[in-house]
Amino acid sequence: MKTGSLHSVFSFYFRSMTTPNVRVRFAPSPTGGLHLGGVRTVLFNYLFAKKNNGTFVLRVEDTDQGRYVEGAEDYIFDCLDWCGLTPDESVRKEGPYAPYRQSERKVIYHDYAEQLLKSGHAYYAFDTPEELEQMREQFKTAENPSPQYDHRTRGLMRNSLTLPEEETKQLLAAGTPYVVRIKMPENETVHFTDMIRGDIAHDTNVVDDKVLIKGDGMPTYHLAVVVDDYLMKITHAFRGEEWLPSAPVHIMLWKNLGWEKDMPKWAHLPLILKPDGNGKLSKRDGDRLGFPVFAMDWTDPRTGEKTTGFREHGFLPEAFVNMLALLGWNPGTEQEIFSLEELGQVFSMERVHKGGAKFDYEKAKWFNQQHIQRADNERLATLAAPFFEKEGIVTDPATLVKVVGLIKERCHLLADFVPQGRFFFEAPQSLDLDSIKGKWSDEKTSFFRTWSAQLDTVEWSHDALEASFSALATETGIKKGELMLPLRIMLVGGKFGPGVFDIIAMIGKEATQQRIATALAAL
RNA sequence: GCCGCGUUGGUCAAGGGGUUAAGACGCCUCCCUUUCACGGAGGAAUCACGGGUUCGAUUCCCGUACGUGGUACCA
Repeated sequence: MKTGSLHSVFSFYFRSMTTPNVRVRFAPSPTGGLHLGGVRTVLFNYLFAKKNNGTFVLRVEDTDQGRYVEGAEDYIFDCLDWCGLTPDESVRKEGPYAPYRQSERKVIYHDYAEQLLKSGHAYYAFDTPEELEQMREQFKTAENPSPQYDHRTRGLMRNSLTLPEEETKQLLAAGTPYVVRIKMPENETVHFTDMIRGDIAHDTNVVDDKVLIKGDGMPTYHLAVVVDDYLMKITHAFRGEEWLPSAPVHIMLWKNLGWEKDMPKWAHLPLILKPDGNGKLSKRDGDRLGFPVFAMDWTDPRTGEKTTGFREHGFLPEAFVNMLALLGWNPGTEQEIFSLEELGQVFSMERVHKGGAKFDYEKAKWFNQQHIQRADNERLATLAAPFFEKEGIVTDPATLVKVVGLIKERCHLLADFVPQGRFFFEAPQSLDLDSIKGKWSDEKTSFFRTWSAQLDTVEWSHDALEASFSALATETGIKKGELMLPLRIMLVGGKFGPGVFDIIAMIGKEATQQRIATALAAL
């Protein structure tokens, strides 16, 4: 009995030491299309969870009612599903920490704001936007172009720190609009360890008293992220590098709320930069340079503006994800092509780069090409079919599977299957006759007439077709090499595509004879 | 301005006191292919700068420059 209880103590200890229940989260705000950088943040969260047998949570950060966009939340879920990065817990699959939408957790935040108010780590501020504006104007100097609401200025503003207690109570009772601000301490250095960057230090004197509860009663990101990460038992918090400057606010909150020992481990991911020049990659850059930035097509319901996505550009989700994984992270080996599953086995936050990475669309297409070569033809045909449809080309599934097999090595995008494969389904609209006109002769014309007629009796297979072609060439004394390019151009229209006899075997006698006749007439 | 974070070929990047400083994309040349592509073989191209420390710095330290992010009742 003694050993039994000892054992259970040990096993509990052991379990909690070696297999902490890893929980990570992605917390997007539903304000529009899902950016490539956002998907990569999801991916790193997801991979870290997979690697550590953890749980991936999706929490909707919809505390800014002014920026809420209809449909954006569904869109985000669709993108994640397409990528195969479906969360374990979310508004669609609730776990033990519901609700997963911050607007529905509003009351929760007030309790904690109250706690901070009571302990003196936060205060009420009644300043109107105009007063804030005025303060910034007043203290603006060449050296300090953007004065903050901080330890230097809070004593000059209308808040519960400067007002008599009675007056604060009266204002509150009268329903005067207010915000709750954190009271940043003076002369302290806030340290934390970032999994990617190591020790990070901030001087509290240069951090402002961030708003915690807004005038409309909603929490800001700063309060909400801390409260929710705590309540949802998040063990590792990964987010973009743009959050680094506000990290000390979050650390202070964890401390002031008395939760420091439960604070997640942080990792601030490097940014994805635009290919030319510098700066964060934006949707605009994609439009300008001709490549997608969002995961999938997105139409802004308010402006009607449509932005195309990687999916609609003809990317395979596994290629998209593979490309993203290698942007800012590498396995330390020479392997570059990974499945999502493989990534989940080898990923580690320590191998994430510190510096931002410029996005290279050419390399992205290479990843896609690599995955197309590895993909199953049936699946490729299914995925490519819509691209043919869009061009008004009628295909049948069985043929398309075969066609896809013949042309896939020429395709970087699913969209490439159309120009590479349309001649299998319809006669070429134009023929590159200029390439053969120069060396054309009546002998060649009669060769093709004869061969076209022979087609009626020849066995319809690649080898038999080629044999009859070669035999007639020998018989007429024309070099086969002189005839191959013309034949190709008659059939496909240009100097590209798989082997000619493969094409003929595929399109059949009627089409072959017809295309030869059409070309002969034009020569 | 201030604060934070960065900086290895054009791009993604490995490496981390002594190396011919990997590999990939792209580019160029050649081979293969009676087309195009795929594939293969080569090639050009890199440690931001200045000081230290050291027998020896691309690597460690300090500066500088440059870039980038933040400096909101946005996330």
